[in-house]
Amino acid sequence: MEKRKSMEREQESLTSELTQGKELAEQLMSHLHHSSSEEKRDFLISKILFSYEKALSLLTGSGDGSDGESKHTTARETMLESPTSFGNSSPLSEISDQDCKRKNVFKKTKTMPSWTEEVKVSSGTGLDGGLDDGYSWRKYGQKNILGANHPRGYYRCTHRGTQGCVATKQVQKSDADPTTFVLTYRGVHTCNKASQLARVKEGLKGNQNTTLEVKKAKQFAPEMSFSFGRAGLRVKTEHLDAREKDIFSPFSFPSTPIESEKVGEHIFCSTMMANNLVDSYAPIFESPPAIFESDYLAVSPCHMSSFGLAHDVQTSESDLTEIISAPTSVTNSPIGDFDFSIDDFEFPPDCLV
DNA sequence: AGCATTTGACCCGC
DNA sequence: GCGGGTCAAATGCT
Repeated sequence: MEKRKSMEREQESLTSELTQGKELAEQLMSHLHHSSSEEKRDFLISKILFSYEKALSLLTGSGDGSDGESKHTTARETMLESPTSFGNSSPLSEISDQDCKRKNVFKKTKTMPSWTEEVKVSSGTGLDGGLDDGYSWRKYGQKNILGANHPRGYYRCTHRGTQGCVATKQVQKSDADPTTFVLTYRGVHTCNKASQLARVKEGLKGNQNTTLEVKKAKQFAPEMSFSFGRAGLRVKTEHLDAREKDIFSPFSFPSTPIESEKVGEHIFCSTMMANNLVDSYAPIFESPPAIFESDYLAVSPCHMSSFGLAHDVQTSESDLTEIISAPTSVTNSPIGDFDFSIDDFEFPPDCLV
């Protein structure tokens, strides 16, 4: 029974990987026709290879991709680990369910890609515990960390049980600055939410002027308000190749309640960042307000002023640090018609980034 | 009732 | 042995 389920999951995963590979190949084809940058094409090729590698690893029964973990395993390679193969898909796993689970967990956390964000929020934003990044997290633990004044919270994706999403994050208040939260992300979302976000990105790319409806606004708590200053949006990506930028992008759409008229902008910002980080930093908006470069992405402050999001992403080989500053002034934005609701979209579950 | 959070215990790597 | 990360029972919330 269990075995059958696990086989079905593997098959699903395999199908998903192959489908993804096909879609990527199609994307590549279209990029060839549109004379896109070499980097972009190279990136797509990598992604395709990656998909097939993953599919092969599922087929060959190696199952847990973390098994052949060599000393040279790169962060990207650890992505091979499939959530569906995580667990008892192997016939050898009869010994002790609990033991295996635990061992896998630790092996997993060690090899999973991770990146860190520093999120600065002004008091009263109701964002304690970390800026909502669009995914639904479930807290599963909290620990006092040696030398740290504040405990560290451990969160995992809500869809871990249902969809085997292995993404986790840690949230810790900074000692130096209590208004700053350090978020450490581990693993990559493989849940539907991730694909939804990906599809939203695609949709936005296809129709930049799309006007959507805000539904999230109803979630606002009265005392909640994002207080962003005048700083522009900045995304800096260094020491990281396109693939890693893609993989480690922590951005997605906010489900966090924020002021209704700001939702569109928030998503707008997040979308641009997600698009550029996840989609190999190719310009989505070909004209201002967004100006993108391959290694330094910036958005004109005048267009972002109301949002006032200063965003820095600094990356190293396997870490990605990002700082979101949220000062206290709020001004109105010219980008008012970018209304939007994720709820309005319906996406197939097999459409992952 | 179902889901989320809390918290002490447990396990693993160093 | 210690510290970090996770589990799972108890508890709280909607």
